[in-house]
Amino acid sequence: MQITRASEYAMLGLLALARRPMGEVVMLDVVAREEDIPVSFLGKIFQSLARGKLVKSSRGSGGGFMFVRSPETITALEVIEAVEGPVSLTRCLDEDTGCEHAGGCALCGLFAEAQDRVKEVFSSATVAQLSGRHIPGGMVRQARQRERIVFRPQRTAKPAALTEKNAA
Amino acid sequence: MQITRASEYAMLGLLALARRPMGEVVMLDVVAREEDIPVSFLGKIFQSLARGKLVKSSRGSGGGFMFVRSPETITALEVIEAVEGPVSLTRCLDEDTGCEHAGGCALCGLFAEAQDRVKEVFSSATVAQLSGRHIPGGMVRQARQRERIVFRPQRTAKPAALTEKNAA
DNA sequence: CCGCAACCGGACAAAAATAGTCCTGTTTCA
DNA sequence: TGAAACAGGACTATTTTTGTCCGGTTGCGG
Repeated sequence: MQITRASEYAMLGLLALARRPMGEVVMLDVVAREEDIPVSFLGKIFQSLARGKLVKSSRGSGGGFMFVRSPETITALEVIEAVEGPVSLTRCLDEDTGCEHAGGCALCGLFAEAQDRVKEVFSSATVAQLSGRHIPGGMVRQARQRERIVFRPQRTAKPAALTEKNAA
Repeated sequence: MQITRASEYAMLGLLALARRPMGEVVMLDVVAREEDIPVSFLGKIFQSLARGKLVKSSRGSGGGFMFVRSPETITALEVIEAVEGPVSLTRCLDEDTGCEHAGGCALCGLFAEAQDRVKEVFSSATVAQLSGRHIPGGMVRQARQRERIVFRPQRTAKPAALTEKNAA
């Protein structure tokens, strides 16, 4: 079960789509800018998502990507598996090779259990849910530039005063 | 949370140790042969385990490795972390870098939850428990050579005859 | 006190996976 | 027809994994 940048970008990209009204077509480079992802890499990733029938693409001017299904029905697990293929926490659990110490490998059972738990977690979260709680990185960066938000105020000598101020 | 061969070998090595009476000193190359692991690689791995105070080494002739603590008190999580360092399922959860989309990244929470589940599983299994259920790969291989066990008899045209012969 | 047995630890290296880039299509709209 | 946008394969750079090698160092035994 490897969670690479590709999976992460896939999720972020879909969150960007989900922030928009259902059915809206969004161009790759808009999503890429919004989430601060290299556009050519995101292109590859969305190809996988399209092959996985999570989104569909339209070409030509006015083209882009949109959801095939409602983001409420798309789980994080589906997204990850669309991008990474059938995932396994270890080689032991790989569908093709299987466990090499087969016969009586106690580790496989343990790994399998761990993997099941991970899958449980990822299949219980939908794109729509996550989208609700997400503030895209691009927006944060822009806000930081505009407003000069002070991050980590506790690093200063008198944090109490600052937090008081913030609370007020 | 990356589970590489190194972690796998570490576990297998400790299972080999745990099969012996507590306090017995075992040489690297014995363990390596028993579990079919490259001895020089296993050497590196056991160095990590020694640094992590899970085993201790003695040098010179008659030297080798032994447990510092009882294998009943050593969890799989400890073994993995001794070998891989403080592990994180994704870069998001990495202690140094942290989440780059910080501010309002919904993914971090999800990933953190998954990671916690994995840690739960791995910290609930001890080396001693696993050792009880484990048949080392080396032994299986030797048995295969000695007895000519037929694997996957269903691939042949008349498997019944063959299996009958073996059963008799 | 000498020498060998066994681990120590750093440097090195090959192979695989990751994280992209780039370029040539192909489709579609205006 | 031409520009806009994705498709997809080839290519590349970096990092991680999976080891190997070799000169120490330590300690037991003779």
